[in-house]
Amino acid sequence: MGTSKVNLDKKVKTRFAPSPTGFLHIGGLRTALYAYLYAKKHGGDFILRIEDTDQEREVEGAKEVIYSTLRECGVHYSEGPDVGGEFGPYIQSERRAIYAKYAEKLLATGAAYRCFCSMHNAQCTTHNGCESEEVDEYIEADRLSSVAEQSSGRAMVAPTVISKYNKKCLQLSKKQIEENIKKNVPFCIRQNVPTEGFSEYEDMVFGKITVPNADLEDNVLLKSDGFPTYNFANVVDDYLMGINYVIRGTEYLSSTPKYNLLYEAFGWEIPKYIHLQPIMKDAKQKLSKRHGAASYDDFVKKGFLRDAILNYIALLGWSPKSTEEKFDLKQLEEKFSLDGISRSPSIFDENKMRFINSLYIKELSADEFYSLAEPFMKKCEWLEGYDLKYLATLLQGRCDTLADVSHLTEFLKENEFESFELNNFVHEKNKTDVELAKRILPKLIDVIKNGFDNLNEEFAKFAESESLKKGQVMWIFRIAITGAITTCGGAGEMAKLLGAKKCEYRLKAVVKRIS
RNA sequence: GGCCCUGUGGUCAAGCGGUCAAGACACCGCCCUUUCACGGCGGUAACCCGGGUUCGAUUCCCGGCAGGGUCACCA
Repeated sequence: MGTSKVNLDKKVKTRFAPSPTGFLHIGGLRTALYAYLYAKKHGGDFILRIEDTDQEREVEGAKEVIYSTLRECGVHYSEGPDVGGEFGPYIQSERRAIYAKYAEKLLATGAAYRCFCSMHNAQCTTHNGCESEEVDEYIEADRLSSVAEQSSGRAMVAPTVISKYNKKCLQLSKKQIEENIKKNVPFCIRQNVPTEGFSEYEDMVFGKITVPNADLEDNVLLKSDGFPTYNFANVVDDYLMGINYVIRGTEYLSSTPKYNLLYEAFGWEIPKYIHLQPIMKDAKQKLSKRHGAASYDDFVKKGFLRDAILNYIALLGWSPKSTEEKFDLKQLEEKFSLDGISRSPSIFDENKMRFINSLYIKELSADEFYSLAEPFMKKCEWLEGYDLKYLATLLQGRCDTLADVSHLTEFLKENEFESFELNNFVHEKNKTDVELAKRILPKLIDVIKNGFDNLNEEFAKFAESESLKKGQVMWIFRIAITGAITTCGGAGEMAKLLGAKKCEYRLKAVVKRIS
């Protein structure tokens, strides 16, 4: 939809700013990818910043996962915590002094103010200025909605009370403020937002967004522990780091006017915005770890290839507006364009990703496939003793994911063979049945004694002598040595895979079983 | 509930006032075939509903409905 054009005066600079709360979600990776692609497309820069201002949510090792995943995916950032850059540090917890300094500026102009209200008590009894007789309804309401959110786990119960901080501490006199500070009353710093009128801005994918100021709250900018909130840190950092195109999730679509107010208060140029709808599990729920695979690593573990994952998620919520759909990173860098971005959430379709993945698997060299598939084959204990390298050549064209090597070879389990259905010999179109098996199997034992090298011809000859079609012989034979209707290769391939000894043994076992 | 956003087949999605409404996945059928798969060919399947505007609406406007987001000292 983008009515705004790319500002060619300035080099495009985008960022990915995740909080290190666990593994890299596929949706986060997509956001990073789009931000990267947009920068590349316009010859700009893409950087990484870690937003770890919530000490409690931090998960150890999460930062490293972000670095390594981005690196592995080829989504390279020119500035970031682990690569440095002239606007660092790139980890917000290391930038606290910076936020404090900018908060002071806001305090000085009245764009922000100190709030001494307790965050836990309904009544503000710890200090003067807030000890009015009326209960602080804001806190009451806030707690109500918090509780609802936690207990329901899912869709939050609709708040019945309008909860919004009432700007009480804005009324404090200079003297009261000084006294509170002297008494060491903890305080946070809140943004002072207008209560009337409308704020609007132009999003490059959604177009004009208009929000009534009355719906905007005086959000906390600096917490009482000195850490900034997202609302503040994001603005300060984006400005300081020169970000002029902000690409992020739609959860910020309606709070963006507040950030713009901050930019204005500082006299900074407001960046362009590109908001992205989330990736869904179904129409009602976002894709999340709760429902199974949701992170990049999860999908790698499930046997998806990096390029396929990237290719698929690039297409989830973005269209090249053509019928092509197989793109590598380089091609995406060229094709990516904002007008292909969807304005509605898209549901993750593992089927489609499997298909894309199969495309990438097929174009691997045999060696590449083998080295990728080997770990998955090693996990299947029933494959022990088989020539995995040979097996891999049979499997490559039949796998959607690397993990498919498991169910595609399950027929090789010994106990599967021992109890297979004799009815498997029946193939109506081929006109084969158990009787035929009974008739030719004993002779087949002799045929294979000549070796497997030209099994095909041997069987052809045999078929002729029995006035049968080659297909009939092959079917009977393959069933007899594998027991399975579905195998990962034809009769000759299966014979080679199993080896002479096993074939003979199995053939004899079957003959014994049906005679 | 308030506010913001969105609404084309089961899914991803083209479309941007006049189309027999692309394409892909999945599904079904046929062909090929030494099974399965691959490949080839074909098929089923969609414009949320109701009002406008217009000679004409999937495309524009309004309302309804549905879905998403948001309403934290989380990001």
